[in-house]
Amino acid sequence: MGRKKLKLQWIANDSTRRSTFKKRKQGLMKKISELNTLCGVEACAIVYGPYNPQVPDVWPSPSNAHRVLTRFKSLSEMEQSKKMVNQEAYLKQRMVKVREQLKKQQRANREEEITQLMNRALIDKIGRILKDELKDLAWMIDEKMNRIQERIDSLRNTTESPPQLINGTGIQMAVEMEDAQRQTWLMNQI
Amino acid sequence: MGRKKLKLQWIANDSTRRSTFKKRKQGLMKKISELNTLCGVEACAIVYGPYNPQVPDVWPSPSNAHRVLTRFKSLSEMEQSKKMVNQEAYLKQRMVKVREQLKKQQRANREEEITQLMNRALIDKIGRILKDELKDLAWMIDEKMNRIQERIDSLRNTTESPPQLINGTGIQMAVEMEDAQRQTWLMNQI
DNA sequence: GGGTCTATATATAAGAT
DNA sequence: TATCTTATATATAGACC
Repeated sequence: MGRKKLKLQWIANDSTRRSTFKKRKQGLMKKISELNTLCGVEACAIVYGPYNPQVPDVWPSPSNAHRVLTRFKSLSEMEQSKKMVNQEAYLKQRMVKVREQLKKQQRANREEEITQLMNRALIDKIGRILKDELKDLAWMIDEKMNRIQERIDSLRNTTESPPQLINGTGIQMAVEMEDAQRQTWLMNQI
Repeated sequence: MGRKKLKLQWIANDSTRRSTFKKRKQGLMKKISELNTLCGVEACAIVYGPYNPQVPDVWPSPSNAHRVLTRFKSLSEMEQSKKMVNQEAYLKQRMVKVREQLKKQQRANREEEITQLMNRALIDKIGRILKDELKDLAWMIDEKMNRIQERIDSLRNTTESPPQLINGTGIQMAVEMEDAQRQTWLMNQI
């Protein structure tokens, strides 16, 4: 189960074999754990690794495995084992519960985090956008004002009616825009 | 791994549990076989089924397993404890991993959510903010207009007919949006 | 119950970092 | 080398017989 189909034979490459061993051992232990939890069954696995051939990896636990082993040799002490299994199952179930609780908690936290992060990011972004946009607006206003000023100045020297001023400016656009329009415009700005 | 995600807990339904047990035991044995083949490692699994609690299923073979188990037993408890995977530690480790994975997942989700929420909230908020800002702008414009008005007034004292000024401009529109009365007044004044 | 058949969930081989 | 990521191969839950 991987990028390629692996031939079922001894893996010659050392590092590859090590890696595969590690991964598969972990998967195996998980499987045993699951079998134990799902079916309430006693089980153990003993694996002699390539590193230290004298000390095997064992699951579920040394004593547990030892017990299973003993039982394998002399079929007895059924009741005690059953109790132990129940204990284990109980422990695992508790873990599951804790895990679920954690999930819930984190989900709640996440909402909070989202809000906070959003507020911050939002403010930053708005700050920048407004700064730029208002800068432009201010500039435009100044421009318009200057032109108006010029007109006023020229008025001093003549009695003729001044022509219409200032049409289709950015300010006009910004101010005239409907909310929906502005939002669309903002979207492009962002 | 099936049609639905199975919760990691004791399967209450009897037939379902039996079925699952059977399938999983088979899979487990296969896994051990593969580990043995691929990594040239000695390993065995012992599973006490729910049917005959006295006779466990064993792999590779009872005798083979017996050898492995005997070897296991010969080790001192101290040595075993060192390398063995104790159940609690294993579960804790898994918890941590699950937690981390969860975090990762949530981080990814959050980014997505943030993006989506931000796009919407950002636009809304900016819309509102910009609206406020424009209100301020209008005020500033108004101020400037007042100053201009003063000049125009003084100009009117020295000329016959005050010329029309600033008609249909963006600035006017801006002011208009804020206060229609002011516009009328301004028009009249000018 | 015990086999057979998919749609999905998982495990994991290679590759990327 | 260890770890993380991704594309695939496997395992298996639920449905059906």
